[in-house]
Amino acid sequence: MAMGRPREFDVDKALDLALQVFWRKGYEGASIADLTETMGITKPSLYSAFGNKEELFRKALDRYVDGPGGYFQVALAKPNVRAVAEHLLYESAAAVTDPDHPPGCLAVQGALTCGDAAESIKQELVSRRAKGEQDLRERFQRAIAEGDLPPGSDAADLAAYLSAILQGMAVQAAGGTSREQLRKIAEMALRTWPPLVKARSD
Amino acid sequence: MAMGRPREFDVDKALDLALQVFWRKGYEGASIADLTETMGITKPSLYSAFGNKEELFRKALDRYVDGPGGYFQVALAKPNVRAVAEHLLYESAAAVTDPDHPPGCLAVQGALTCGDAAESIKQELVSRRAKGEQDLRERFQRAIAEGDLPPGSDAADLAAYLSAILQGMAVQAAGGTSREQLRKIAEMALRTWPPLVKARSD
DNA sequence: TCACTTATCTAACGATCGGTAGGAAATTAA
DNA sequence: TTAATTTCCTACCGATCGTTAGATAAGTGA
Repeated sequence: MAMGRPREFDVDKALDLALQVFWRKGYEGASIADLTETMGITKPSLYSAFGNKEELFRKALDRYVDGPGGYFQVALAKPNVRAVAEHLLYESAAAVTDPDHPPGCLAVQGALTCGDAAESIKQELVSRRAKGEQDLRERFQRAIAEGDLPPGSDAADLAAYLSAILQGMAVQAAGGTSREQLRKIAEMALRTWPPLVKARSD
Repeated sequence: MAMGRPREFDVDKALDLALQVFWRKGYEGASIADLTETMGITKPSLYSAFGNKEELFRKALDRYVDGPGGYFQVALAKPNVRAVAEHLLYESAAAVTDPDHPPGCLAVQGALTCGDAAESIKQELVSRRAKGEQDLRERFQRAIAEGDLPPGSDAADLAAYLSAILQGMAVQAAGGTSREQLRKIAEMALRTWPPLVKARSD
């Protein structure tokens, strides 16, 4: 059987370049012209290889989660909640200010709000963030079972709290806040981590 | 002198309606057609009364800061840092989930990322957020001078930390997180507020 | 060499983008 | 009534949006 003309560009490299554009400009702010220009391919090549803008974004998002966003899963594998929080906060501070990538977090700034056409992308990102928080919650539940956290701890609240700090750091990074500044926020959060209810003494 | 034909719509009401649209869809996601439809006016009326899309957004942003976002300045006027933080966290949880408005915070989700055309709007929002953090920092500096915070406290770090939590809550709200959930985050942050360095005992 | 398959490109599609010209309508002052 | 002023609406502007048709080029298998 015939194999056809071989592709002249590297799909994964092109996807990485698309990721940079979406990361910097968001889903709506990134035009097809922006993407093709950065990716070094023509529009028909983009559509042939990736489907359409929405599919391209989802593929870039998968690549983001497995690549620059991979520190999240690494953090979950740490042996105790202290190490989980430290890794999450410091690696996040590093990731959202990595000079090799646009500032901020794609899952936060990819489509925090949007027009009607991008609604499903926004929902996808909402789901991804929720999934991250859920993973964190399950990790903390395990820690309670292991005795790493006191029995009365609320894993869900701790996960929501830590997620909020991480997302807040991502917002600040998107606005140009420096890595040093974010590390101070991380350090401050770790001073009182985990923020547990004090045992009542009566 | 002649006064001309009177305007048939209320400029402030139209501005409030425009604010709702920008709040829900962001600067880029809100089209002129979206805006005129919601505002109940035609395009030439919009341009005649508000200049252009960018000016309209800036005016809506001013209205946001003085209206739904007014709790921020109220918080700064509280008599001590405890009250400031409590008001900021709880009122923010309420504001970003107010059923009378779109979820989230306009200053965060109006243009966290964008295409080239909206870059100046993004910068405007970066400046506004930075101004809020600066106000908070100055408030904490005052608290140090007043003895409300220990002499060694870092007002800048405390302001950055609290800002991050507030912005993180705004991100969560934009994704549909409930008011109750956000109140739990606020409560958790307040458990350990302010997160100061422990005095060394050597 | 020839059919087959797939990628390449130029050029265009209809829809929507933000923004405006130009004239009718409504008001006030004379 | 008339002139002056301002808002109103319809219709349109050029540019860009995401997307695709259609022809050509480059490879494989027979």
